[in-house]
Amino acid sequence: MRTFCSHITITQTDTTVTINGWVDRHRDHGGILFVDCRDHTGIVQLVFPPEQPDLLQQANELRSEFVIQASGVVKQRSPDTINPALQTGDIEIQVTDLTILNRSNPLPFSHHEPIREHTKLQYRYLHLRRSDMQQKLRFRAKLTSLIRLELSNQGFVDIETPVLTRSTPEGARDYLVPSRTQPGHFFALPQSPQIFKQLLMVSGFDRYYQIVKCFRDEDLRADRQPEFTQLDVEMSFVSEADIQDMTERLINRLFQELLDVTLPKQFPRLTYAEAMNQYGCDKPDLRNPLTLVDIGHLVKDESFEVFAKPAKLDGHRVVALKVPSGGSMSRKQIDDYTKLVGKYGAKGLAYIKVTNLDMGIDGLKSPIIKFFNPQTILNICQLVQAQDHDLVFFGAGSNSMVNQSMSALRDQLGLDLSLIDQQAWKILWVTDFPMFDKQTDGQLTPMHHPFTAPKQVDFDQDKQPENWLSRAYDLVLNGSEIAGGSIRIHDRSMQMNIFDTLGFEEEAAINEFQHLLDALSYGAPPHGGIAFGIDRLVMLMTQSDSIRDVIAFPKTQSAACLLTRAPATVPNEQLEELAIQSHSNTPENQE
RNA sequence: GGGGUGGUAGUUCAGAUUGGUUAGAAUACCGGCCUGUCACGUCGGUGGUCGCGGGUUCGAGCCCCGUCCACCCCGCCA
Repeated sequence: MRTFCSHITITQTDTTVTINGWVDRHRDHGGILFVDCRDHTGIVQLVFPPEQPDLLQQANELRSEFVIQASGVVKQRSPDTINPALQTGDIEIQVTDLTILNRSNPLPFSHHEPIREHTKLQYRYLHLRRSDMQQKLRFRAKLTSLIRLELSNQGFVDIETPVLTRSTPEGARDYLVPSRTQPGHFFALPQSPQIFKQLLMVSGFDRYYQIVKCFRDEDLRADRQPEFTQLDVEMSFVSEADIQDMTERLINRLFQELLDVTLPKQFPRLTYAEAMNQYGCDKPDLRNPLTLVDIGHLVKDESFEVFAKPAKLDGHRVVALKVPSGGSMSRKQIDDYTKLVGKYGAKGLAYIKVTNLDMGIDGLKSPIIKFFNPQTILNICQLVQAQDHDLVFFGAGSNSMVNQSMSALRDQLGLDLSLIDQQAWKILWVTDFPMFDKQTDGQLTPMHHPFTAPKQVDFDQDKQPENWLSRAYDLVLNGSEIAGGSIRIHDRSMQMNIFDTLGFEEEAAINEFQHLLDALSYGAPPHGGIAFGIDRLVMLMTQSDSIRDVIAFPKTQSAACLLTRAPATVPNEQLEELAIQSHSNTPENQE
């Protein structure tokens, strides 16, 4: 009967146990030999005493990562040899039988040292042997089990949707799969099962869920992989509140049972407009106390055009960002922050250092004060409630530039000044997103996706679709978007109307989305849903720095797998069978 | 497509400010010694295409150009 290493306790003293595992470390004292045996539960110390020379000689062959089975008697350790750092530190196993199940070459890296990312990924199966990686993937499994338990208890039906499906024109770049049976035709891997789950609502599966891989061929980030896992949920006969309710119950249970963390029963809500106004960002990290404060109304009549001009222009804003105790910031630090906002197009970074408010304008230091009426500066200080030794940064320009640069600045300040409580969990809903984004060429694109229902729009009256709001909502945890969804359009003519607003030709829209449009005309119920980024959620819950750490076999930033060396070239016959010709003339392709 | 950081022993790193003898450390590995360690100790040893290619120079790990890989970011990601 197998026992797990760290499950052996002092109550088993003098009983015989058998363990399987890997040699973690071995300590050879000549006459006596200690071996730390490791399995996924932990470590237990094996002792090979000098009284059994044959066994000792056999044990002398043991090296790190050899796979062994050992039987022996559990012994209580004498008080002076107890190791309090080890869960099993009060006992050890006096070995009577040892089997070397497999030998191991020395590992390319030690389990007890940091490893470069490249090496980790190349020998991923060895890296996953580490206890921190074991814990993360086991945590992930617990999380998905709990999700299935909770959702099936709530009457949700788990339904699989196709992986080989149709490419749609909107959204991210598709991964394509050539069809052999229909040369020149291609499947796409799903960016999400969006349309399928809506079709399932039409079918009458009024509560659907699926834990499903999604694929997007876009550039990677620390929190973005080309294939990632969503918890996809859709419900019929619901409004926003029902989806949010279900989400709050689920997330609360996950945090309570997996982390023993109690989140608010209802999550705070911010509208998109409020979030952008206060944080410059639609996924603010609320652990960071800094906020943006509009000061346009105070500076619009000043002669300082850098502020006055955007203060008067539509689509522009002027904001202040107060940094408590920031007055001690060095010239170099401020230069670095200026570079940071420069990445987003800011021409500079104006600031005021507050040294002594009692002295009025003379108690302030700033390169820009001289351009202002002194009372305006004092009004700004009052508005942001600046105190002695504070620093106030300013951003002025187009909404998008100010929001992007100042929210990046806010994040960086949060890190640099340790304003963020790393133990805290701050979750919120962001609601009332605009329906559309207006691109530089004036073209509208859906902010969420083109099936999102608008919020109370009178199509005949309101001819400014860029101002329309949608029934979309995002769930934001510690500054990361961990879920997003919407109430969908269930009316065919409304859907056609939105396609039209997006500039789709009627014929093209009918062609691309025929299956959805048809379905909407056969008694589609009102419905809506949400999709959770499982990788991101697990990343946050396990305090990991990268999504790669919670994915067993992740890709590199250039979307390659260092373990399998995918993607790779294929023989020409394989291409011919698929009616594919490669334009790439790299030497590897010639082989 | 763009900006940044890194690549030196199996591994993790130093050496790069000032170009100069045989490129170091720790750890791992191999061998010896050691009966209570738990990052065991100790003595000795093996181990290098300094990512790759080119250039400057009497001489390049170090300077210059190009390139590849990994990571972080911008663009991109409905």
